[in-house]
Amino acid sequence: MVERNEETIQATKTSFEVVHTLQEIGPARLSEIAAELELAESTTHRHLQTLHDMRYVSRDGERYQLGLRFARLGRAAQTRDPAYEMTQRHVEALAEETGERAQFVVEDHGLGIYLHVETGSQAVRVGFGVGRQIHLHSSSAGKAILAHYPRERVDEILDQWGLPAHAANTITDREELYEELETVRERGVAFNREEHVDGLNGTAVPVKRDGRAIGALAVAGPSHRLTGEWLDEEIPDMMLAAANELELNATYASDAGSRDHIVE
Amino acid sequence: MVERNEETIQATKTSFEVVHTLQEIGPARLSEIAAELELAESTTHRHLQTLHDMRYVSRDGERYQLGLRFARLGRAAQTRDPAYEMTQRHVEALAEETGERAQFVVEDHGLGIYLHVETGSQAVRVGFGVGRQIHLHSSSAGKAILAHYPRERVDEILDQWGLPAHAANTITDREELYEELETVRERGVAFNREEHVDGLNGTAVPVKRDGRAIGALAVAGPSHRLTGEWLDEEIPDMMLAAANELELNATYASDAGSRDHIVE
DNA sequence: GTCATGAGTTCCGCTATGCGGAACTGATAA
DNA sequence: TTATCAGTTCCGCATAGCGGAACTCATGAC
Repeated sequence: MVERNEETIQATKTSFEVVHTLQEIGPARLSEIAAELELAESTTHRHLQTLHDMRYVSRDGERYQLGLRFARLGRAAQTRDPAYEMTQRHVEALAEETGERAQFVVEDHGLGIYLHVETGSQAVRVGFGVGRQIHLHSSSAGKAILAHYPRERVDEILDQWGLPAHAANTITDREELYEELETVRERGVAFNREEHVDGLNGTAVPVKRDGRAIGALAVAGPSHRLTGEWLDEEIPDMMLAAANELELNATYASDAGSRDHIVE
Repeated sequence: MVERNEETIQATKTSFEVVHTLQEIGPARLSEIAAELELAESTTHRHLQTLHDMRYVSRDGERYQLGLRFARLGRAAQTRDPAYEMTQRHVEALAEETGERAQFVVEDHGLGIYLHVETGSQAVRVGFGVGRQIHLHSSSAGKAILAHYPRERVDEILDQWGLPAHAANTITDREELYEELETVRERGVAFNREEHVDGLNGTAVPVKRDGRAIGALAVAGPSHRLTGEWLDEEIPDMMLAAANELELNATYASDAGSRDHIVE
């Protein structure tokens, strides 16, 4: 019984599952993690020890938790494309101008990831929601991105993640989605009318580079407030202006950054 | 030759080294990564494939890069303690009031990690520096933290990382550092006069909880500008006020956060 | 067209490595 | 003292991960 399964490393998977468990349940004891993952305690111990050695996990007496090395790694991922950083000020401006929640969303592995989130008036929870993942078919940003992807890539993504219903108006039919994407492509703007969360509307425009969507700017808010001309025209115009400016700045300058005494 | 070495998992280490390489050199081809780590290409391929399967690595045609899942993980690490989040607005306020760079630094594995960084006037590079690591002995924040750690823990840290010189005034002698920490403890404020980078001064105060330092608020800037009463009295007073307020807010409320349709 | 090059992927045999269970340790409490 | 329980170390076994070689699949030279 040799049966070479897919070429993949079990130990690595397990280690990342340990990390993921810590992300989910926060500081935890070895026994909790072992139970959660249904692993032998000796095995769990070995994984935690390895991760601890590498400073990806810290321990506070009897509890293990995520190491702050991940903060660095997270920033590196978030700035892996210089264009990602340039969107920040536009997101801030949009939040300011609209008073609603403004976002910059990017596609990775077929999901939408919030890279910048800014809430307009109530400036609470700064950075809240960053890194969060959503399905592309049920959000304005996702549709703005998909509309500018080749059909085959769209199919791949839908095959991988399906079209689960999140709210009353979620599009769950492939054909219907194709039509919607066609509309989005023509208009250059995507809308979300309670498709992701009941009571929440949104609108988004793609940010393109070399004709390919690298992400989307979006604004979201309660459906009673985001409606009419405000939703249909005014907010899209602001976003289009921002997207346009971003696209003109094709000078994606990459700077080395000052490196003083960084410890690795 | 059995020789059980330290209980640690090689495959996990290698996988994280691959991740670390991607963090360092950015988008890279398989062959580059294999060369960098002196691994067989087949081995490198297996690691990358595993990481890709788990969405911790993405590939853009012929190049691999960090997956945006790390953005989420990074945020989780950065907010692993509710107190960390509460410092953000104080850092912003300090940057605003002083016009200099304000920071909140935490200790992890014996190093200082910047969790919040805000630059005063020139609001460029938002979030730049977050996650960066520094030695504790040569920064004001580090000294503020060490001053409130038990002696044995300080020794552990110094054993682990030593006291490397970074600038002309870096304290490289243990005894001298102990004395300095004593002074810091008495005064409640730490200073850095070109000990970390030539031409750069700084000052910091600890943020304590249950008598233990959980981090430090710091302000840094060019030594010609950060000097005299401004450095010695005025900035420390602002920071002490902020730290005091933080410590009074012992109501470290933990909220569950709204969880809508999060994809894992 | 052939041949060459080179990056990436798959195959394959070997054994080092990661696995779980059991034994051990050390702290806390009855 | 014994009991309990979390965490750590030990240990033998088989499997899972390793590197080298073979194979693909582009791309390009001639």
